[in-house]
Amino acid sequence: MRNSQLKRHSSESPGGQSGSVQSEPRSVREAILAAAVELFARYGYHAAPLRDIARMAGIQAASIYYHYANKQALLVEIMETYMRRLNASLEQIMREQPGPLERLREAIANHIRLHTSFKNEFFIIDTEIRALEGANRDYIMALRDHYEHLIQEILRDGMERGIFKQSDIKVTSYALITMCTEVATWFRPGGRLSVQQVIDLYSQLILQGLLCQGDSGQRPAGSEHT
Amino acid sequence: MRNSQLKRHSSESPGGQSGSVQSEPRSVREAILAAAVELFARYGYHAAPLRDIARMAGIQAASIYYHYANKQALLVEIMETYMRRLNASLEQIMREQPGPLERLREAIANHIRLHTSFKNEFFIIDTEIRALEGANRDYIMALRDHYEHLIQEILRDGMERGIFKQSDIKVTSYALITMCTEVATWFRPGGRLSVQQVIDLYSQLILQGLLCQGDSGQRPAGSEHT
DNA sequence: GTCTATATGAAGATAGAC
DNA sequence: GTCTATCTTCATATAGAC
Repeated sequence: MRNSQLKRHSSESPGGQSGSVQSEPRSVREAILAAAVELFARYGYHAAPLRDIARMAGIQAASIYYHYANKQALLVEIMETYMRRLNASLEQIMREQPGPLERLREAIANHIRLHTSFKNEFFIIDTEIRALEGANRDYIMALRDHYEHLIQEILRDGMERGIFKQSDIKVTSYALITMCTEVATWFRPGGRLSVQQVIDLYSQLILQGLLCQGDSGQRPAGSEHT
Repeated sequence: MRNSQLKRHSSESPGGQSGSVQSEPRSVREAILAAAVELFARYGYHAAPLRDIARMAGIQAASIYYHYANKQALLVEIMETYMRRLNASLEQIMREQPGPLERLREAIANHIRLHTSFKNEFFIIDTEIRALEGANRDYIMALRDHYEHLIQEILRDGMERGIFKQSDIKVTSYALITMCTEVATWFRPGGRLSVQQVIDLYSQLILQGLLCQGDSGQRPAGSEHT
């Protein structure tokens, strides 16, 4: 029902088996996709020429068409693969965690972990939805909607049980997803902060907010973490 | 020192005088810019042909070059105009409000107000930085950095005075700016929520967080605002 | 499977008449 | 100021040899 633009190899597990972590691409097909990820993220879909993708993969532009039907198919495969992965991981959290608070904590951590591990891929998902043509767009947006609905389910559940403050569920989910997604824009692996530190900072901000309320037990100076 | 790509009319106030609010564009120059805003936002900079911008403005493509040096100049003018407006409004808040809490409240409200009033313009600023060439990019990013620094100044001040929780200032500013910026992506004027409702929801989320802590004075059901 | 060669179209931009 | 006509470049994509 899907993958109408895939030509061959529909069972070759594009980055799926996950035996290795970040090593060299094995097949030419994977090399093409890796190059596409790199250049779509750097210049944008429309500004990234197929010739450059081919050169980066070590082949001629025409050879890409043996592996993929067209340029659009590259974009769709990138988005599909990683949106599915994101959804699958959240579904697992929903299965394993019963309580809204644990679910939300895990969801935030999971979201940030994936968006930092696959920075470029999720950056593309975040910025190139407009570049999808026709049914591709509907399909990817349905995957995104599914993710949003799961997050909204967590929020609704938490509000009904009195664990989260009453708020607008849709708007809260947008705010939350957005701020966690944009980590893919500014995060630099090996930079000042570790992934876990970012997760902790975001969890704190989302759950407890910025305001020192009542307790005032917050030493005002000298305890910054660097 | 700037506007090297503007051809003529450097004093014609591109949407600046603000006598009218959202009326018909007066000059051809403004009609071109309005069309560019529309199409850059809808299809992206690279995917929006100059010919279509011209048609929407009621002229031929070649005529654009009488008013603007090239396509890139359209993008730069859009981004420059509205980033300056955003910065100016925040600077005014800094001048008028002394306390960090009032400043942050006003900053959030101001950010959301501008990002909903000029949805397309700020959506372009948010998504087309990559399309800027050479020095244009440095220039616009400097404007954006200035805005971030002002927000960070508010946060630092508030943390030092014990009004805000201790947290990482940069990360907090990114999270905060990002979530407010993305309102431009999903907000629909005349939709379910008013601008003011969105401002209230975001302020609450940012300042107080999602968690019902201690007090538990939050009736769990039947009090949703629609 | 990958190549060279090329078809085909569309883009941004310019020239020069009016 | 705006037009028509056109230049030039570069894109995606295809054909067919190896």
